[in-house]
Amino acid sequence: MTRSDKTAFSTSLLEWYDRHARQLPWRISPAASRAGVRPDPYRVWLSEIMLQQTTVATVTPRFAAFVQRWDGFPALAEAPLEEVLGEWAGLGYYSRARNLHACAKVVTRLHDGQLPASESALKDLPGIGPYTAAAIAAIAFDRRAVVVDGNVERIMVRQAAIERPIKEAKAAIYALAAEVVPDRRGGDYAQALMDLGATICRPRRPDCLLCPVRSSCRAHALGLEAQLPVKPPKKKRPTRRGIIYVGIGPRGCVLSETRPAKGLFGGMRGLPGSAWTEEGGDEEGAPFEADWQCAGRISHTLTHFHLELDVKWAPTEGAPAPFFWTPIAEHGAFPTLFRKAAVAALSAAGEL
DNA sequence: AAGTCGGGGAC
DNA sequence: GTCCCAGACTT
Repeated sequence: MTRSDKTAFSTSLLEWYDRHARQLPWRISPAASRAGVRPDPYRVWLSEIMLQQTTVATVTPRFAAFVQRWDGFPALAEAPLEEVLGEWAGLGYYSRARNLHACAKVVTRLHDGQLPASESALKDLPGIGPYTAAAIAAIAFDRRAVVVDGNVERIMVRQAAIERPIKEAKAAIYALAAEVVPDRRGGDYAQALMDLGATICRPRRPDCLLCPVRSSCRAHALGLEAQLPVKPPKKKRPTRRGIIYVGIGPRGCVLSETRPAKGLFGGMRGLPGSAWTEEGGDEEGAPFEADWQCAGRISHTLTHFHLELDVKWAPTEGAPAPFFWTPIAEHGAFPTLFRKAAVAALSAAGEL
């Protein structure tokens, strides 16, 4: 990119954003931003954590429910972790919720309830890494920041027609992103990049005809926009198998447990069962001796493996420690995998 | 540098 | 079915 291209990039992008900005619940309009208004840092922070590896469509309703329940750092800091995890259930990557709660406590206790505005102070908070620190500094506090997420990587790779895999070109991508950041309107610029990546410079079928920065785009000039970024070879997921046991009590209550605080589904409500292994066939893990009946099999795909779990159920009288009852009305507190298993068991038992 | 850590929407 | 998303954290 030439020197004039660098200026033109941010100028064109900001002009486009002024006309086409998406309206999102955690955003203020570009007009308000230009008038000096800033969004609520709590909402910016919450949205950024929720949006980590999660789509806007998924986040939008969950964001609304969350801020309705806890409207600021002090309220969230006072909430029991268990309730925060329950509100997060179904969103995945549950360490985000644990770190979210820890972060709210730190902000309330050590920062007087105010989110710090500097990128370095933000990055020291739980759950806030390089991207999120830059994004919050820019969006909530209008700082100049080099915001690099998946969208920005894709945009920069196409602008410069970088033909190496993203993983190998991180430094060059960051350098280019840093070169084109404007000195003003840090928040609008960061969000403009997100909108461009989501609606124009999409992973598949980029809409170059509508792109405000196509004149500086090398990939478009070379007709390579659909081939870039080059994808790394995909590795296949192994399948692990196991058994989930659903004890069914009065009124369709299911026998539940709290999972270990860290690791897969850490701290979340779950259902007892065998270990999940590639061999499978392990009959251990039942919460008690009973004539367990088959309720079918559920499939669930996680990041690193695919699960095939046999669901078994049995009528259950009491809840032996450390187990406890989860009524149907609280199925929303289960991660999706366990909610699937509970539904399968209750269906087989005629409780649904 | 490589693994761990979920789920769903879009195709 | 595949892709990939406003990544962080651990080893």
